[in-house]
Amino acid sequence: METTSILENLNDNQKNAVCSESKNCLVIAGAGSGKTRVLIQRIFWLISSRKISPYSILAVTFTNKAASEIKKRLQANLRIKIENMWVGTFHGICYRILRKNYSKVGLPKNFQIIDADDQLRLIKRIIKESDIENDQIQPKQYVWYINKKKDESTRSSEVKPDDFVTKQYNLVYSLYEEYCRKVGLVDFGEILLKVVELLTKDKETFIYYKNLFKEILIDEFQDTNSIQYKLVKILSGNENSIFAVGDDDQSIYGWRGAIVENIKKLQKDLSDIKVYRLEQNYRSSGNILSAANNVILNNSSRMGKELWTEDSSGELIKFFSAFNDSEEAKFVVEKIEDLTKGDFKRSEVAILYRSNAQSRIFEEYFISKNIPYRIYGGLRFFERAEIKDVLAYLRLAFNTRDDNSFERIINTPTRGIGEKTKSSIREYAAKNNLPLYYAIEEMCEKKILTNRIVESLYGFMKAIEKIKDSFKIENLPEQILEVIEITKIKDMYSSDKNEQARSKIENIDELVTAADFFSDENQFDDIPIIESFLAHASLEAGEGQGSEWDDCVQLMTLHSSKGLEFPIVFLVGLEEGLFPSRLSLEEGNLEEERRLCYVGITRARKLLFMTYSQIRRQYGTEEYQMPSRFIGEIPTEVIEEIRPTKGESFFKSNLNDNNSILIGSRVMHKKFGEGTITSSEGNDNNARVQVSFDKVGNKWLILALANLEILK
DNA sequence: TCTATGGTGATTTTT
DNA sequence: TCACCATAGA
Repeated sequence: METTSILENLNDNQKNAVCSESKNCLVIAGAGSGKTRVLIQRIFWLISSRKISPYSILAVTFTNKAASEIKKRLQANLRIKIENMWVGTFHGICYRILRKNYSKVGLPKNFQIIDADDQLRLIKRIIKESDIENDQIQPKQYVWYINKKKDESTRSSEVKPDDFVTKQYNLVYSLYEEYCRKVGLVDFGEILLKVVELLTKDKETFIYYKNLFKEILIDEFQDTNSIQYKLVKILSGNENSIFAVGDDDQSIYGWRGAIVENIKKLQKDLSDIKVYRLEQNYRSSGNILSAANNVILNNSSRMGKELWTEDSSGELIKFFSAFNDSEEAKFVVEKIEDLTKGDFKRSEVAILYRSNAQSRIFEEYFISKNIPYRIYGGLRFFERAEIKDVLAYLRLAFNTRDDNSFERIINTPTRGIGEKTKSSIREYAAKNNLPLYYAIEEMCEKKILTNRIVESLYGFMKAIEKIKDSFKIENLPEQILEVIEITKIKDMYSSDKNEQARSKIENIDELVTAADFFSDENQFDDIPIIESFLAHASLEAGEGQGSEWDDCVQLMTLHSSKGLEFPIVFLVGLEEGLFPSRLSLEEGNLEEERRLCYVGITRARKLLFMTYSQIRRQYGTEEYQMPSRFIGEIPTEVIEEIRPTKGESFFKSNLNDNNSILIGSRVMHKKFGEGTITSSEGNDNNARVQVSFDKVGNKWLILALANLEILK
């Protein structure tokens, strides 16, 4: 590839970053400024101009989607085997390293990855079996504790608990650790932690990887947590180059351990690092950018950056104040109906909300109007119970010590093994220090169980043995088909005639197709394909739902909208307590909520609608909602109110007798503190006042949104 | 083993 | 309100 073609269509700042001669680079890239493009072009540039081997480049992303996007674009331009390049998620890359080095970190060859759901089940079992009774701590909290510790690369043995509760948490952590080690299970956090330990303890391995990865590129750097940062630092070995791309204003996963400060830390930790800023936006029109810029301006901890565009200012942002949530949904759906009758496809429209519960009411209206829609989120393919059941059979056959899988399927489909039998198996297993599967083998031989149960257990064991035989089948889809037959899992649902059961059967059939797809792209030649398929199932849970290709209106949370863009965006439920969410406010996370708002606004290309509902039904009761402070942070010049056909204007109805507001009045604002009104302009829905605040100086505020308190 | 009942609690979720 | 759980009874 020619250097000139690499630089084609890049602006000066993008070019400078792509061809930077600096050893380390940090690219602060605003929303829609072409950051992924820069990362990919950088890879091309490294290969063509700097003659770096493609296999010496490590490119890390957070999602499988981003990783496959990069791979796809690389494949289109490079005539090499992309599968052998090191492009993937943190977890995917680390899994690949572990596959090669499992024995060095004490893992068995057939170690298995467990997902979040497996992890929770396992914790629940451990709590039950070890008689740790504590109603105050829920299983999920233990999971949270363990994952947090692993993200900080701390083992249970390294924690010195000084209070009872921490002691309890850490006890469960140590039991969990012990169990996973014994059985050969790794959770998501463990995959990274094991690699960090491997690289810090085994010098030879460290040197191997340090010499391998000459160039390390990381996407979405603002989302790295402590262990991921550590990993990058270790792999760089203070020798290799780091090229990090990120946007501090789009850090929305702080609650999950992501540390925005890692961006600043990187600048401090690396001596030779050059910072590039990408501020030209190629996505949204001027008014939308103005709204985004002004909202994010209210955050104090920022690296500073202002988006601009060569595009025109475009349409004003449409604001609609609904009487209640049902009117809000009706407005949005009818508007979409109008827009899609015109120039827009349904798939070009997205509804973004803060919490999943908000989707319901929109669904109702879409259904009644017969408009196809698609909700993102929810269970993904490999997370579905029926799929996990089939996989649990495979896992158990693969590793008969896997009690977690055993528990999952011992009575699925039902074979008369109830809670009582299960607990006697557990008891026997514990007493003889055996995995559950070996326990039932012994128990059947020793005739401790009733004939009926022995018979049923034999049936189960026979199925597992048959699955073991099926491993000889070389063709993966055929093998999966065979396993589905053996388990008789479809019979469970075939008697049921309802929609749910039918879709479960469809999903199980779909698993064969998934296996078929997978056999084409398997990257590990040294292990049985079935094994890498199981890893794939855990690491890459698959897309949410089918029918992706249909022309549907897109519904999703603000979080899942990150990285996407739509010509038309509806940002709904702009209410205090909902967005920004009450819980976040209580935890002092207003700035992250504001970044979420920034993410939401910058998803829109041409048209942005924002809605607010005065009354919202929540938890069964109707509640009066205050408009979100974020609305007030958008300059009035770029907003246009859409008024319902009937009823009063939002701005007017909220202007409670403003006669009392006169120039010279002393007022109190939640954020800016006390001040004096110095002038006013406009009226009704546009009334604005200028306030001279004692601490922050002059500000223009929309009267209706500012919530000013008049002081006597 | 299945189903009915009551109590509880309620964001966001890349892997 | 509604989904999720644990427990009780059929």
